[in-house]
Amino acid sequence: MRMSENVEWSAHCCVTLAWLGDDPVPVGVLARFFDLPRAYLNKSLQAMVRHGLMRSVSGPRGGFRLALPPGRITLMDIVTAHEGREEAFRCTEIRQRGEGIDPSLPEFRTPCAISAAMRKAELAWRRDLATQTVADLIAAAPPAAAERARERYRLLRG
Amino acid sequence: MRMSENVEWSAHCCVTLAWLGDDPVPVGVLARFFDLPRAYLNKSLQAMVRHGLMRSVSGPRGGFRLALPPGRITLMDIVTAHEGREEAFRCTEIRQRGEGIDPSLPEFRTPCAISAAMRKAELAWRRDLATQTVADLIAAAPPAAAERARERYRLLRG
DNA sequence: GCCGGTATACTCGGATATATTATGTCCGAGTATATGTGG
DNA sequence: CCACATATACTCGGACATAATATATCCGAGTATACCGGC
Repeated sequence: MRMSENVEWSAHCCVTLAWLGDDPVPVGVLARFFDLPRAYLNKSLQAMVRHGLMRSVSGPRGGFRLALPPGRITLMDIVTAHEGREEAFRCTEIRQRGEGIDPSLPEFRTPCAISAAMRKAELAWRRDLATQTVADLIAAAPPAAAERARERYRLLRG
Repeated sequence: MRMSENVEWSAHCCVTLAWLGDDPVPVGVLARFFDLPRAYLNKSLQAMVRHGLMRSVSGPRGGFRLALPPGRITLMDIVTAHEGREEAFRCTEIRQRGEGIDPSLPEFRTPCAISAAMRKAELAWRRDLATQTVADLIAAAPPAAAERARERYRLLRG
């Protein structure tokens, strides 16, 4: 069970975009910021656009920018954008698929205890993710980081 | 991010083994219990043996049985047996891998805020999983389920 | 000098390959039972 | 009748295929800018 590294990339890009202001930032710059494959990062950020977390602008002076203020983008949003809404654990109801079992038994109307337990744990995870926003990540970063990001941006953009 | 279905299989097998008693149960019976591919389920349960959650016995009258009382096997144990100890989110420290950055900056001694936030959420998930045991799953099942399992066992074993 | 049209360079977007992982299959090693044989 | 050796059938265990997914790449569609010619 491994989360796509696109989540890590997108989270860092969100923080960086917040630091750099509202102007669109090309994906090439972000890729050099973190030494990532440019085309794949582009594709990765498309998922963020599709889920309404970023806005993209084509053409010269184009790029990506945040679609919402940092305080309104949660880690849950970023994870969902890449991993989808489905849970990691997926109950396939094998309990009623075996040999010599009757799937119409009334007890199978209520959800499987294993599924419920897994769901409960995963809900705890999701709830925690939903409490953390990009603004919190910015607040946790060193104070000089924002200015350094803008400095690097000027250098990379040229 | 998708959990291996082996986790679901193993969890159901744990409950069933607890219901059937201490005698080893062949994997062929468990496979027919849930209509699963026998050889693959066998391989799956090997991971449970390696992690000390089940014991296996070779030869006639052999099979799998629980290595611990149901109250001492948690869902966390089962998940870890199949998914390993590593976290789903893995920080690759891209923050210090970019162009024009100095990896020896003192701020990079402290962990990445994104990594910390993800770890915190995942810890909530793990803590919740660790509180749920196989005994709890048994308690949540319908009272008649245990007897029905034994009945099916007699039929399948022949 | 000013305006409009055109070419251009730069961006994102999605269709297309490759690598990695999860899923599924197969056959061999080992062991308890059953069987047959000799005492 | 009993003990022992042997054959047998059944189990797990890990090496070997296949399918699904994540990662990576490539080229086309679209747009703001710069340039150039005409007014």
